[in-house]
Amino acid sequence: MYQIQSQELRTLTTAHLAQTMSLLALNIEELGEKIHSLLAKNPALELEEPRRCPQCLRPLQGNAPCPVCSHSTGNSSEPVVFVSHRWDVPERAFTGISASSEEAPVLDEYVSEEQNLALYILQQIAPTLTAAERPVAAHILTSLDEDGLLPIPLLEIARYHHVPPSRVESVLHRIQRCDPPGVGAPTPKEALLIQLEILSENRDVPPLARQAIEGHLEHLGRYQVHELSLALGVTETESAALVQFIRENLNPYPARAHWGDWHHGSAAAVPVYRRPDALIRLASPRDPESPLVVEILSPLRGQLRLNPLFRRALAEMDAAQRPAWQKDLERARLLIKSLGQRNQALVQLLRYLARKQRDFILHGDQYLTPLTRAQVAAFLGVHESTVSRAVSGKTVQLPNRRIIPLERFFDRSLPVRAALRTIVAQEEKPLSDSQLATRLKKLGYPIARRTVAKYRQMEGILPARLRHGIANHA
DNA sequence: CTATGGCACGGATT
DNA sequence: AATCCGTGCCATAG
Repeated sequence: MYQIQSQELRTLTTAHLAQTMSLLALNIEELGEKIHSLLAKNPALELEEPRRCPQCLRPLQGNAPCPVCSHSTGNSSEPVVFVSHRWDVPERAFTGISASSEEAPVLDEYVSEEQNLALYILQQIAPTLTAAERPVAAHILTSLDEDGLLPIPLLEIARYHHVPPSRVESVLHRIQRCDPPGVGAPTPKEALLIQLEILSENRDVPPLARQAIEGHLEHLGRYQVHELSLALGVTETESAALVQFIRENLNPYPARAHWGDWHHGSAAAVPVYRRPDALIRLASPRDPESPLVVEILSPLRGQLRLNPLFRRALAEMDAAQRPAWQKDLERARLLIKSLGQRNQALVQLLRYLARKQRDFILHGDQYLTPLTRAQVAAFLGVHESTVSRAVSGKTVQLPNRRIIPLERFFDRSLPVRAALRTIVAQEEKPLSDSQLATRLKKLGYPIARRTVAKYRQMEGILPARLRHGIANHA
């Protein structure tokens, strides 16, 4: 199967190859920007946006009325919005993997999952909605991304429906109060603040929590207890309690179960909160023996394609202007093909990782087997730099809904750090770094005392002397 | 005197 | 060639 790829690569022109490589290096957000700028510049490109019924949120075909609810959508003034982040090139984007069988995943599965969030919320607020508010709510709900955040500005929605922003705001406010709390917030920060507010109605929250979220989110995301204590002017113990409170009770991605795990101590230049570039999930979520499925996410809503009008116009064009248009068409073709190529490369990489690191993906950090990019490159028969580009700056969501950077798959220290965590979690009284080092050595992880200290910091574990009953402190 | 964090070096990885 | 990572040495805090 790896010959397939190199065969395809050989048929590429150098221009193709160059563009594919540059696209490969981009993560989902950068790719989105890039495509949108090209879309604006090149009339031969077109983005076809699928639509959804504003009443029941199900996908629609063309202008046909909604097949599910009897509600007719024939009236074209009815607002219909849709979000899909999956690639519309099934055989490229979806790939079943397993030790035993290779099973084709159900294409609608992911979409319906997303739809469920919208429906779930709709059920909660439906009773409070007036007829006029319903389309607004539908617009908001269908625009939520996989994180449960609302990436489009409130004003845009208001303008679209010709209603005052305050009306939209009122609907949005109700949505944000639904479960999962904070859903519909524009940013992770906002989501945290909303959750904090909701929480504060029922119980006491640390007074500094708000300030910490507003001003020092990056420290929270990275477990930087020390830095946070300096920034807020409190002791490290208080700071640690604060971080713990926030991480246990609040969630920057309302629709996801957990914080993204970003706390590698070396100040990574990667943004802390992002939607993933890819998903790895079980083909059947209930069955832990089922194959893993990898899915590359698209930054676009809908499908990128050549504009049919443009092609028709080109055919009827007089010879003088023709070359320029032809060029646009060629560029558009190239882009689409290169995008497919980028997907292909990512799929190859993720398939390999999913198979090689199945235990890590399903059962946690301590099962990561050491792996280098060079090994992957050798096995896949591509250049090392290709693997590097594919890995850098990208994230995956695992079946447990955690979002991790792809670099994590190549982190040698991860199993050791997992072991460190369990030791500390089970310790009777705080162990010093050197004591920890000897314990780890017994477990087969011979690392130096100094290194224990580094890992400890990465894991957000306080030094021994500060490690007393902070668990109840809140 | 012990525990820990800072700095910097060398080898591996990208 | 540039970067990352583990480690040793040393200063400092408790």
